[in-house]
Amino acid sequence: MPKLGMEPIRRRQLIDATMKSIDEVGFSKTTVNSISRHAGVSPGIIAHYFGGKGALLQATMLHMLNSIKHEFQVAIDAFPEKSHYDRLIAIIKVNFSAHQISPIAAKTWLAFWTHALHEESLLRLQKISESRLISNLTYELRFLVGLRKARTCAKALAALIDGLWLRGALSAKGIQAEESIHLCTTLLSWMIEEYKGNDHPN
Amino acid sequence: MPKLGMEPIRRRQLIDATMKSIDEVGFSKTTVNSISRHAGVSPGIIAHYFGGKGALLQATMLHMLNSIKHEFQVAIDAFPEKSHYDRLIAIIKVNFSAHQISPIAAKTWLAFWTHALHEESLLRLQKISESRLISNLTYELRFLVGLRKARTCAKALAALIDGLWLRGALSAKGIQAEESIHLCTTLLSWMIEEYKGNDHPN
Amino acid sequence: MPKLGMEPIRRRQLIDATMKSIDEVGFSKTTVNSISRHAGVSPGIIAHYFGGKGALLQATMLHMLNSIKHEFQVAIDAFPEKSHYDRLIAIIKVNFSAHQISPIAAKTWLAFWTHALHEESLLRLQKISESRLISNLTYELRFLVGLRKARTCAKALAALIDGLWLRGALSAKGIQAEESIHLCTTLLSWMIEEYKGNDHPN
Amino acid sequence: MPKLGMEPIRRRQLIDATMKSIDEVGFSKTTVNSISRHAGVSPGIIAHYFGGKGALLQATMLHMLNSIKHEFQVAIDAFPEKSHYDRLIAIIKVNFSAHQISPIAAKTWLAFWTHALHEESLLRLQKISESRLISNLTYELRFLVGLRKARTCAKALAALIDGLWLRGALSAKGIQAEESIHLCTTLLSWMIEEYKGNDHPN
DNA sequence: GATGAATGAGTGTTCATTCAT
DNA sequence: CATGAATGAACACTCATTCAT
Repeated sequence: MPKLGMEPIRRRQLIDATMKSIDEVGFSKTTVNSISRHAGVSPGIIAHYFGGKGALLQATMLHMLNSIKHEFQVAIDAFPEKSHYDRLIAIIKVNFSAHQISPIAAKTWLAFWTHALHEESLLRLQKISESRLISNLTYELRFLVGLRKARTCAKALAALIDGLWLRGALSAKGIQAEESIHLCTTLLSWMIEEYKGNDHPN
Repeated sequence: MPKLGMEPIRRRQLIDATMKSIDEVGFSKTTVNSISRHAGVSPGIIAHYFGGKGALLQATMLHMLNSIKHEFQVAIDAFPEKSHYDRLIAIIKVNFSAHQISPIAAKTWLAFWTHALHEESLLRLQKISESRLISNLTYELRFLVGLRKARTCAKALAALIDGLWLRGALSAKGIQAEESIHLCTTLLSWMIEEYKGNDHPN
Repeated sequence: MPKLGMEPIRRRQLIDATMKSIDEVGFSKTTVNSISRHAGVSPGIIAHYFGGKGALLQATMLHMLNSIKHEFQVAIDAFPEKSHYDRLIAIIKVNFSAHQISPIAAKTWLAFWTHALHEESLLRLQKISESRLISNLTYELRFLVGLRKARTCAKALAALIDGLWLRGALSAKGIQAEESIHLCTTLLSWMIEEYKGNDHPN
Repeated sequence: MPKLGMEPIRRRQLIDATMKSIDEVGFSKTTVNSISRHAGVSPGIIAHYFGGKGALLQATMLHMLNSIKHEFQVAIDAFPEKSHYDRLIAIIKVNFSAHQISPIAAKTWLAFWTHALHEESLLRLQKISESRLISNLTYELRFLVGLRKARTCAKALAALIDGLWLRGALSAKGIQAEESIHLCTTLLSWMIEEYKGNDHPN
């Protein structure tokens, strides 16, 4: 007798196992066996629910992208539409939230970024994530540094975020959330100081 | 007698082929066959000169580290010992020099960073590279922002450099050297403006 | 569900195939491919059930040791505890039983003996087999030639058995069971004649 | 300028190196590299003087056969033609001479015996050696146990010699020359006692 | 729905042989 | 004479995938 509604449970179980395996042994040593062992199921189940290893990896990346997308939405919606500064701080904080700076998330992100360079299917997902941070930052910065400078400032802020994130991911101490947030907010305040009143947002 | 003195030639040839292969098909699809094909030699030659694939990968990373180390040295030595600002600009520019922002270098760096997370031998090399940029920046910044703030500013500047570099590597347009250098120098000038005269360098 | 309980079947199948391959092409030309071909399965199955070629070779040697151990036990138990002479004849006959003198067994034994000299894991198994024949012979001989001479006589008898066995294995005619048994029993009777009544067994 | 008369020197050097390598790492791990390293020459030299690895192995076995053949001749010629008993003792002693029971000789003999089973060229050499011991023993035994029993006694004596030799080669203590010679001479004396005067030698 | 037995292509590595020097 | 660089086939082993149960 088939158990009903197993699909979403199994899919989630396998996605979590994929991240655990990448964290533990790395992307290139992550096999269908290492994943299924982490999930406590048989290797064959991966083909059953995803069709193959490649599709599971894609689904895992998509899951991570949706997670951070949702975190962004919650963070932004916590403030009134016009609290542009508060929203920017919130966006920065999401990038260094407990969920994002965990070693497991950091290693998996880095692995996917690297792999995406040579895998069309992952590259598309990668680009969506890349541009969302920029457009979120740009939108709010328009009201603080003006339309002309917003995009440049967004690029700098996004780069600082990713750079701190990358250096943290590679360091033994991990990502230092508080220090990272402090550096980002300092840069933000300098930008606002420099460019405020330059022009109006539209 | 056989051809003598082939060792340095072949070693360099194989290191170049390794970078080309990583650029072309990615780290995880780079095999001894793909490398030897790029080098135009037989697969067995890798074992002959390096003992194995792992040692060749290590040698390749070491070669890249030494390249950038040498570029740094040349750049810094171009200015008198006390031209701290000029030296900082030089350090920034080296990171976005033609040699470093080529797609081949960018992809190989990223691949090694990711792989280093689960490979002790690469991790050690990684840490050397990581700390050198910080210490170079910190040394010069002491004279411009004071001892107390030098390290924090160095961390921020290094993170911005790496972040711009990472985003560029992942983007289709590649790394935009001029724009990146501009953003870095802007951050640098803000730092100097903010902290100058705070304290003396020692 | 997949076919269950295949493990003991496959293991036995692969052990038999290993002996066949050693018989046919020799130890040094026995590869995972030659073994899997004899077993009618794919090469990968060896890693699946034994972890590697080395473990399969060990398992094969262990299987042969257990076979002869069992044959010894059956042969000895066929006679009352005090029929020392009959038991000695039985031990001799087991060494030249159809199962032991088959070309396949002879070649495999010789291959393992040679290989054991440079392979710790096989050497341990080798020593067990070596000493068992001596101790079996010594025990029974005590009652026929006395305690003092039992061990020396056992050594001579064991050496004669192994020597006949070795010469037979190397000769085109194979091992001549009847002639070999006759020579061994002749030696045994001379020993008894010479040393009987020398001392009591304890 | 070519050095003259290098051929016999190099051939001997490589044969010795082959035995050393078999002693050290075993037959199956003996490669042209391991041999040339022991000889202190380049791997290519093997092809130059022997044509290939196989021919060197054959030459090594032939060298060992000639060595023991020569030892036999010297040992037999030391006694007057009619000293049949002394000559038999001498034959036994040669088999356990310092030169034959060295671990290096023992391991190499065993390796060749095993390998000979699947290599026609070695098998022919093997058979010559095998039958020479038998015919030497048979010839002398005719005068002590009579024509009819000589061959059977020779087979038993040869088997005892080889068996003691084999067990010694495989044991950690090595071959015990004195004990082995004692066991062989005891068997010889029993044979003479039993069969003397049975018939005349021709 | 789920298993795990089985496959076979692909990997890194070893190694006898060849050959230009 | 002698070298050692270079080859490429053969090897043990890994692993994504398939499939009978």
